[in-house]
Amino acid sequence: MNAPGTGGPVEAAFNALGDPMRRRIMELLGEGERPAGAVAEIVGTAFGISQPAVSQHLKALREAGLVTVRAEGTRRIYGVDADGLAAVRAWLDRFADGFAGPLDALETELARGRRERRLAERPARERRRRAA
Amino acid sequence: MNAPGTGGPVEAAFNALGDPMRRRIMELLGEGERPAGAVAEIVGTAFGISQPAVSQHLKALREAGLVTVRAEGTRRIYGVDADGLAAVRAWLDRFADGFAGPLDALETELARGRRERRLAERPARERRRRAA
DNA sequence: TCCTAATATAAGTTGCAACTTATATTAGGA
DNA sequence: TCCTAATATAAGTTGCAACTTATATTAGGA
Repeated sequence: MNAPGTGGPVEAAFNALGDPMRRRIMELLGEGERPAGAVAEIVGTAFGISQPAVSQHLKALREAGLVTVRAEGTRRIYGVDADGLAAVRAWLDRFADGFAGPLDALETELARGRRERRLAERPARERRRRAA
Repeated sequence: MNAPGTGGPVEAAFNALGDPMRRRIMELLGEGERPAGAVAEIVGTAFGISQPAVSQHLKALREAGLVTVRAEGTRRIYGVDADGLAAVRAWLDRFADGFAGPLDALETELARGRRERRLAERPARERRRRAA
C-alpha cells in the first residue's frame, strides 16, 4: 500500500479523472486532437463553464500526463496521452481475474504461445538446464 | 459526450476512485476480503484517519459498485467488486490504440481466429449469402 | 507598430467532500 | 436481559478544488 496523495503517475491520473468535466474533455479528445479553443467552445457550451475553467482543466490533465499539447501558431492542440491512460490500466491490472505476479491475462496468453514455439524448436537438454 | 455527474456506473466508479484514500482501501481489498474493522485498523492506522472515516469511504465504494459486502455475524466482510472495475476498463477502452467500433485489440484478435476457423469449415456459397 | 485572436494565469468566492466526535444500530455471548 | 463488539449514521467543521471575472502573454496579420 502506498501513501495517499504521494503521487506517482497513477495517482495523478486517477486524481485528474476523478472530475466528471475532465472525463468529458478526455472523451472529446478521444475523438481526435483539438485546439484548446474548440474544447472550450464545445465543452464549455455544452456544460456551461467558462474558457478559463476549461483551460484550468486542460492544465490539470496535462500535469497528470493524460493529454499532450503541441503549439501551432497561437493555438494549442490537445490530444490524449496514451501513457497516462496506460498507467491507469496498469493499476487496474492488480485486480484482474486470476492475476498473479507481473503477467495479466493477455500477457499470459501471449507468453503461452511463445513458450510453445520455443519448446517446439529447442532440444530437451537445454530446456532442463534453464529451468534449474 | 454524456452530461457530467449524471452518473452511470462508470461515472460513479471514477468519482469514487478519484480519492486517494479509497484507492488505498481498494488496494488492500485487492489482497483479499477483509472485515470493515480490519480495513479501519490497517488503513486508519497507516494514514491517520478514524473508523467512521473509513466506514464512510467503504460506503462510497459500495455505492459506486466497486466493493461487495457480506454480513458475517456482526462483521461486514468487504471485497473488490469486479463489475465496477470492469466498467472503468470499458471506459478506458475507447482510448485503446487503434480502437474502432465495439471491438478492442484483444477482441479483434480473438475474432480473427474464429473467422479463420469458420471460413475453413464452410462452403463459399453460404458465406456469400450471409455477407449480402 | 498596432490590433486582434487564442490561450493562460491571477485573484477571489463558494459549495462540498473528507474529515471529526458522538451516538445509534445490530448481533451474539454470558 | 444486559453487556460488549463491530459497524454505521448523525451532525458539525473546514480546507480546497472548481468555478468566476479580469488581465497577462504570445503569435501573427494588416
